[in-house]
Amino acid sequence: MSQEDIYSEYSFLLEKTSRRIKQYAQKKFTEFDFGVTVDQWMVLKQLYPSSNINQSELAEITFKGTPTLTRIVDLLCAKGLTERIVDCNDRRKCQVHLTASGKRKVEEMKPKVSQIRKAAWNSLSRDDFEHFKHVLHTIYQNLAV
Amino acid sequence: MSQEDIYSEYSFLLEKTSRRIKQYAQKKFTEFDFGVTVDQWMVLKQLYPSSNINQSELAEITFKGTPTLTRIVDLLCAKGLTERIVDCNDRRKCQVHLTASGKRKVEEMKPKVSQIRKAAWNSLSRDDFEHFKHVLHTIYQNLAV
DNA sequence: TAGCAATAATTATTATAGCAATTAATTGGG
DNA sequence: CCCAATTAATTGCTATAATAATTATTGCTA
Repeated sequence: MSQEDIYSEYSFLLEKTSRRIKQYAQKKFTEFDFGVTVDQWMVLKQLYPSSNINQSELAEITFKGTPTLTRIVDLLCAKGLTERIVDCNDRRKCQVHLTASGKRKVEEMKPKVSQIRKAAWNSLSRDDFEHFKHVLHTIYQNLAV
Repeated sequence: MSQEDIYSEYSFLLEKTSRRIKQYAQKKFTEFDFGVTVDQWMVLKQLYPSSNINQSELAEITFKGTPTLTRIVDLLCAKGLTERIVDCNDRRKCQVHLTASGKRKVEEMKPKVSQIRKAAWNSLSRDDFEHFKHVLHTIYQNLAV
């Protein structure tokens, strides 16, 4: 393997780890019978306890594209967890709100998700975290648009 | 934000970074007109210069599921870059080989991909890399099946 | 050796990622 | 005020991720 290819290896290891974290979380979500996917949860939790956020802003915050976000909101609405409300001041925009059922869902899931997320980071020190965060932010900046 | 939620934040930052790395690579792949996706490349490069690897093994190495791998190989074969050869000793298995065209494609891409991959890791030190690798491996182990 | 379990690959289905194009609504300049 | 450019959301399309089910083949064992 050429010396240059170590960067391909790092990229691959990073992707594998990220995917494993999501696989683990999704497995637990299924075991707990949450009835939503990890990605749907990422959107759902932004709306709690309430918010006047529209879909473009939601897409930005969750690092998703607007087409993907449209479809996730479709699914969340179909499950009765959210509803779309057209912005009175700009009828192009859709506010997304939690329903009462959606609010209960978030309250039920929140502490459990925190526990699930914790598992990945066992036996890592505060120093590890800081260093890790520094590297990720650096990469993120290096590739900034 | 509860203290527990820092782990959700780390997970999110990791996923965002991983996705940005792939977005950047795919953008460059398109600019260079490679004619394959980043994921197709991940499979293709395993076959160079030659190999007697079957699809299950390829899936394992590339951290993909066998259904995904089947479809990627379908696409690579449709592009004339690979071909399937049934294993004479076990007719359930498919060896995947590079065609002459596939071999040239890998040779053309390899150095350019190395350069592309390098961009993410600018201004990071050897110590950063080692520390980072340690954290990723620890997470990977923590979530081992 | 007949039959059953295990394995490799594929197919089907649902969800997400990303790009391009479309629709509807708004804004700004002449 | 009208039209062109912009913006928000949606739709269509292809590719990847993941699970479940199916098919074909092989291996094991009673």
